[in-house]
Order: sequence, then C-alpha cells, then structure tokens
Amino acid sequence: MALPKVGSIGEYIRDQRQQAKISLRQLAAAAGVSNPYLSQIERGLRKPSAEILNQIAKGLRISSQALYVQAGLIEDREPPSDVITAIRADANLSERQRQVLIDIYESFLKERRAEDEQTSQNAHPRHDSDEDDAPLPEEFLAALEPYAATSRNGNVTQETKEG
Amino acid sequence: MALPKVGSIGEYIRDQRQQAKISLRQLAAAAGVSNPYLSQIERGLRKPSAEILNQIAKGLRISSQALYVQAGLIEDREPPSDVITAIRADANLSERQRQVLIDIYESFLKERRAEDEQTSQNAHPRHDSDEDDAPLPEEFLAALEPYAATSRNGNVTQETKEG
DNA sequence: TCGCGCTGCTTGCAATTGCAAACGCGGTGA
DNA sequence: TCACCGCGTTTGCAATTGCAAGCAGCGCGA
Repeated sequence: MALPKVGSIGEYIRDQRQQAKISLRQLAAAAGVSNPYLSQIERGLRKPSAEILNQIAKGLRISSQALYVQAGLIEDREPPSDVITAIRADANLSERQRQVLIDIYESFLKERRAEDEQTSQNAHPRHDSDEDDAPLPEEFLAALEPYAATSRNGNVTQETKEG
Repeated sequence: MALPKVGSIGEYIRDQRQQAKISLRQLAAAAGVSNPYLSQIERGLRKPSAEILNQIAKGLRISSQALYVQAGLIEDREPPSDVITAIRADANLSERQRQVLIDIYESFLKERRAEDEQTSQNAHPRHDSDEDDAPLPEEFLAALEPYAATSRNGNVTQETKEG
C-alpha cells in the first residue's frame, strides 16, 4: 500500500514545530528521537511508529490524538458513546471491570431499544443474529458473583493476573 | 521503558477477540495483517506499529482510541474519570439504568482499591468486608435478571484463558 | 483409519525503522 | 581569513517489523 498520508503528517509536524519556533534538533531532543529521523519524518520519507508519534506529540505539547488523526490512524468519527470512551479511559478500572461495565451499558441500551419496540410482545423473540449483539458473556456474571450474594455457586475466580 | 505495557495491549486484543468469538485468523484477515504476526502481537512478542494497531481496531470493531490508550500511546493529559458524568449525561439510559451503572462503577472502584491494598498481603479473602456499605443495591440484581438468565444452564466457568 | 478443515504457533527472510556519524550550508566573532 | 556554532540533510548499519510458508494439535465426517 502506498503511504498517502505520511506526507501530511510530516507536514503537520513541521508546521507545528515551526509555529512553536523550535529547531528540528530541539524537537528531536524533546521528543527523544534522533534528529535525522525526525527530519525524514517531516519530509515524508519515513512512516513513524505510534510510539515515535506519541513522543513527538509530547515534544510538541500537542494532543496525541490530533497527531493520530492527522496520520490517518484514528478515524475522525465521533466516539460511539461518551460513556464507553470514559470507561475505556478510566485507569482505575481493571480490564475485566471495564469490559463488564461496557457490556452492561450496551445491554442497557439494547434493553432500552427493545422496550421501545416491544409494545405488544412480551416473550423474548430470540434475536435473529447474535453476530453483533454480545449477550453479556460469562465474564459478566463471573465478575458480578461477589456482589450477587444470591448466586448459586460461590465460584469467584477472582484472579488478578495483572502485572 | 518506553512501552511498559506491550504485553497488556496484546492481552487486550486477545480479550476483545475472544469476546467477539472470532478466531485469530479471522481477525487477522479482517484487520489485514498476517495471522502469525497477530499471534505474536497478542502474546506480547511484537510491538505493532500504529498502522497495524489501527487496522486491528477496525477488525475488532472497537475504537482505535481505546486501543491506543491500552497501548499507552495516548496518555491524554486529561484522564478524567468522568465515567459518572458521561453516564449521567447519556440520554439513552433510563434513570434506573443510570443509577445501576453508577453503582456498579463505584463498587468496581472500591474493589480495585481493596485489591491494591491486598496484593502484598497474604491471600486474604476479602469477602467479609462487605459490611461497611453494600456495594450494589437490589436494583442492581433486579436490573440484571433478564441477562442473568443466560447462565442458568450451568455452563459458564469456561475461562479458557491462555494455557 | 484416513482425510479435511480449523485452531494457534514457529521459522526463516525481505523490508523497514530508527540511530550514530558525518556532510554541506549559512551566520558570527576574532 | 579562519575557527566555531547552529541549522537541516545524507549516509551506512543494527535492530525490528511484518509476512509467506510450514508445523503440530484438535474435531468431524467418510
């Protein structure tokens, strides 16, 4: 595949750098990359990795996201939901907790939608395709077990294999 | 030290993929990367470039930003734990759903904090510590009833974490 | 028992990243 | 004139990415 936007990201970086009135070497030092490499990036000769991109963004004191958008690495589309974005960005949650919260949230949305349409029906019509709707995986319940005191088996499996 | 969480991004991807119930090869095809490479990424043996990361996010139908955050590539200077704010502002939720979500979120935070303090301690089951404040009111379980039905057939416990 | 298809994993290897060192250019002071 | 300093750029080269091909294991129908 060609590199259609590599040039634009380079131009963008150079633009930002010049607006900040700092030299290539200064930015390179601030970003922790070598000056030759930064030079090549700015001229579109190299496609920097995400890591380098992030460091450059830091060195420029600009939003990483702006840079990623410029690089075409983040679709500019609005996030589907602020709730999900907030959950995903919350470092206070464990991976599993995050997923559980999102699952619950999404199922709430579905429930809400179903309530709207389901004026006369009362039984669950078994959604035609489950390819897209995640019906709360077992992790959901597993993670909730500690809270759901009424649960049958106290199989908690609260392993925090993190770190 | 540039990327201390290369492993976690792999785990995150694998987690998302398994929750989507698709095979490694399927995701690889959907993302347009080779399956061996994806395998190595998931196991933390490779640090994928931003481009690859973006394609994987697309293949997983998840937010690219979420992946970048997971990869530690977007350390947005604003890590606002505005989960609650987002929930409150979400017009798609009912009032009760909103309250349940917030309750779950807060109890997750508590659990997380408890885990932190407990990590250095010996295996100390903290089940007995639910006396100070019941984390989840009955609304919680009530709201979840319809979903909990999916696990009544006693399958579950299918952890299938990497072996 | 085969064979087929699927799962994920290992193995070389071409292409690329990213860097250290060196280059040419322009401005400044002695 | 020279030496010096900074600028951006060019030049090899080690390390890494990312892939094509192949391997081992599992489930299923003949």
